[in-house]
Amino acid sequence: MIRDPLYQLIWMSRPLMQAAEAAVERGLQGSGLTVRMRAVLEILHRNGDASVPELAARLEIKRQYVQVMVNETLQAGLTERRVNPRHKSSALVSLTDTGRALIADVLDREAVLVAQIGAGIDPAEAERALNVVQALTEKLKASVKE
Amino acid sequence: MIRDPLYQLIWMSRPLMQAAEAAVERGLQGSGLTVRMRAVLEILHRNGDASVPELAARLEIKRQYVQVMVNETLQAGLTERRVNPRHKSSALVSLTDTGRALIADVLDREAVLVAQIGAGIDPAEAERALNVVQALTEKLKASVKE
DNA sequence: TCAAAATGACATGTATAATGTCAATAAGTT
DNA sequence: AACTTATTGACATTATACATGTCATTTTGA
Repeated sequence: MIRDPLYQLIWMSRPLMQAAEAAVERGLQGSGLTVRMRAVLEILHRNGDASVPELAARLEIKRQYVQVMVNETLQAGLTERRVNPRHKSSALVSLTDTGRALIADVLDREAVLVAQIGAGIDPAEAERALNVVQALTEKLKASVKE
Repeated sequence: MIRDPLYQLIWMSRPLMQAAEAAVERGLQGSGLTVRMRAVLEILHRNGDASVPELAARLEIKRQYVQVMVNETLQAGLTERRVNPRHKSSALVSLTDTGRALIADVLDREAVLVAQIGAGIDPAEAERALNVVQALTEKLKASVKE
């Protein structure tokens, strides 16, 4: 029962997450970024400008907290407000040149780290593991909703 | 880069963990247990009596917080203090009959849930995924320590 | 024997959110 | 155009899950 690989996999998610977050935090050393600022910048970098409620939807956390995160990036000069053609009082948050350069650099260094780590792990195995983990997550979510 | 399965796997750890914790929480409904009390009881159930510092070592969180968790289980009558032959002022925490029955029931129901969820997942695949996740966690930890 | 370590208890601090509320605006509806 | 309803930003409060600091009391081990 305790030997059930699925059970063990479920309980490995916390150590994995903690290790991942520690690694991210370490990669942020000296950048002046916090993990939560990084999260905002990453989404903007990957998906382009977005309003605070849109960011909240992607992050799956409440807009009120995302607002706090975004305000920090605005204050740091890493993002700026732009007119939102879709909603006139809800500005789009957009990376500044500084912000774009910074997040690009952070993500690059993270990619290098992942590549180093991936050296000992077969990409095909990783892909299969990813599929299992995704399926497992879906099923767990579904079990709670029932 | 964003398509790197390893990268995706790393970022799936948070959703997986959240889904898992939501499922655990749901399984605790009506038991009067909190997630943190359950964690204490589970360790005692699997490994037998332990002192607070020993529990803290297993949980990898600070003894001061574990003390709080344990005190809640003591107050709920789910655990009791026993003389510790190894350290005379640090009692062993031990399950009461009530506590033992309760955690056994909770773990049983969790096992049923895992079995249901496992229905759609090949155990061999789960085992391979577990190996990948464990290796990945180790490597991430090592990368932070360097 | 005596210094160093371990323990319980308590107080305070911190990160990551959720929740509640309000006023200003915007959108959709008639 | 008027009116209702929804959205947004801003701010305050609360909650959870820990870490950290400190102290007095044992306990251990040299």
